[in-house]
Amino acid sequence: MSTHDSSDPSPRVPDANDTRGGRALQKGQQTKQLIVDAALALATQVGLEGLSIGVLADSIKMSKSGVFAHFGSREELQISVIREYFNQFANEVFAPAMDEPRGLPRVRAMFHNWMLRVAVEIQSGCIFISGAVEFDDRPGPVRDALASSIKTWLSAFYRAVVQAKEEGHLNPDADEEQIAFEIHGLILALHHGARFLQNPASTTLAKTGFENIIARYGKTAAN
Amino acid sequence: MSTHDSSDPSPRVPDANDTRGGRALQKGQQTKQLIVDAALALATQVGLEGLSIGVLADSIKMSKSGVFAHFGSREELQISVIREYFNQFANEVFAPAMDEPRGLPRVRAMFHNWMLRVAVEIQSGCIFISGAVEFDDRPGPVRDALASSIKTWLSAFYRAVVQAKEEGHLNPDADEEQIAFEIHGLILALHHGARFLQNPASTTLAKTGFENIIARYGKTAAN
DNA sequence: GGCAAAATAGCACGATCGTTCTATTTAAAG
DNA sequence: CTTTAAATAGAACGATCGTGCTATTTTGCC
Repeated sequence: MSTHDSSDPSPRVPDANDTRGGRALQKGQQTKQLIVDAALALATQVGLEGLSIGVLADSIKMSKSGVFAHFGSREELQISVIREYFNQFANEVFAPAMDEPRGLPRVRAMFHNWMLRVAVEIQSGCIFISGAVEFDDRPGPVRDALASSIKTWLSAFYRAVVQAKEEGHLNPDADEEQIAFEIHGLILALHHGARFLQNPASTTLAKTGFENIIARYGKTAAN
Repeated sequence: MSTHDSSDPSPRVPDANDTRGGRALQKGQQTKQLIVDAALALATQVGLEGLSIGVLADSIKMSKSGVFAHFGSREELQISVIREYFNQFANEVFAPAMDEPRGLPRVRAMFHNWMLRVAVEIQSGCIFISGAVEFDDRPGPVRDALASSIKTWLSAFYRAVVQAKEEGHLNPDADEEQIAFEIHGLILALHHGARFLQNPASTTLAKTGFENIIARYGKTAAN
């Protein structure tokens, strides 16, 4: 009857919070990572909603229940995929940009990496964008995990813009929230244009759009 | 004119091309319209992929097969929903804007109506946006119908921008494709911000973004 | 090598899906 | 009113889904 009440320890599902234990991963953790990787690859194609445990199991030649046991529910699998994507995003988009100096250079790097990630680097889609559409009407833990990840990234980008203004790279009257919003729009338009409309000009359009925004808010033309 | 296999007479499915017959709708056409309306309402909430014939039938207190018989396949139902949304979009976004004079006023009206449609007018989502994400990786007739509808609208908007330049409302060196792309991005960011992030500032941000673009490309500040 | 625990497989369940077939009801035409 | 076709309902199908239960295999430890 009840899917799970609080008295149910559900012993089959290891806590997996000790992934960061430092020592070598046990067998279970290894295959779990393998599953999540495959699940992410699958979800980028069919979406988080389209992610099916059976298909996933086939794709890595495991049994459905073998895969299932690692997560205990489909929602937990979806959340694991979101976390994995978030980590990849942080490593490939955020982290490298932090090597750039504060201010406009860092904003530029973030946008550049973001663009690559969304349209070029992977032929498959962006879970943050597709997931936002899939779950904008569906409350629950999956939506929460997704919103949390996306907001974390958008906040990081917003902070970089704020710093750019602090560094004097942007006009003092520049509205950081407005700038972040407009740039986010460029990314979404790029995703739409490149993936759905299949317009090869999208990348250039997004790039030019970014330069337009910087030029408008930039201190002078000397940027 | 038939979308599917020409060798299949599928006698259960009336051609329905005579909706514009002028004379009063027969019973079947009436209920078909009723079904499509309900299907559109449902699809704006759960997406075109989430649209289920059983749930749809229940929502209008019909039998599953009774609903099904009107379309012959789920894909045909989805396509009907897309066509219906396209018509509503044309009536509520495009048509009223055509009453405005060519050039910037018409572009303004289009953007304004578009914004209302996406974020305010209906609490539910925009099928053009959610559908684009759902079907960006799924070839087939549904995607084709969706892409055709979206491209038709985007082209109409693009033409309005071209006219604005022709009328001298925009700088001669303004890139119309770039402008259309950036404005589209604002709409997508609005949808994302309002629906998923639930940020009430989104509407203002989109509006300001539009004014920024016009100001940048506009003939003078006298617009 | 033996043993406990973890990991995985196999199977079955109830639910839901799109679709088909057949029967029944309703509408339109004479 | 009768007749015929259209419209709708009802039941069933095969497939797929997430999930639970139980058996088997594999792993890590003594």
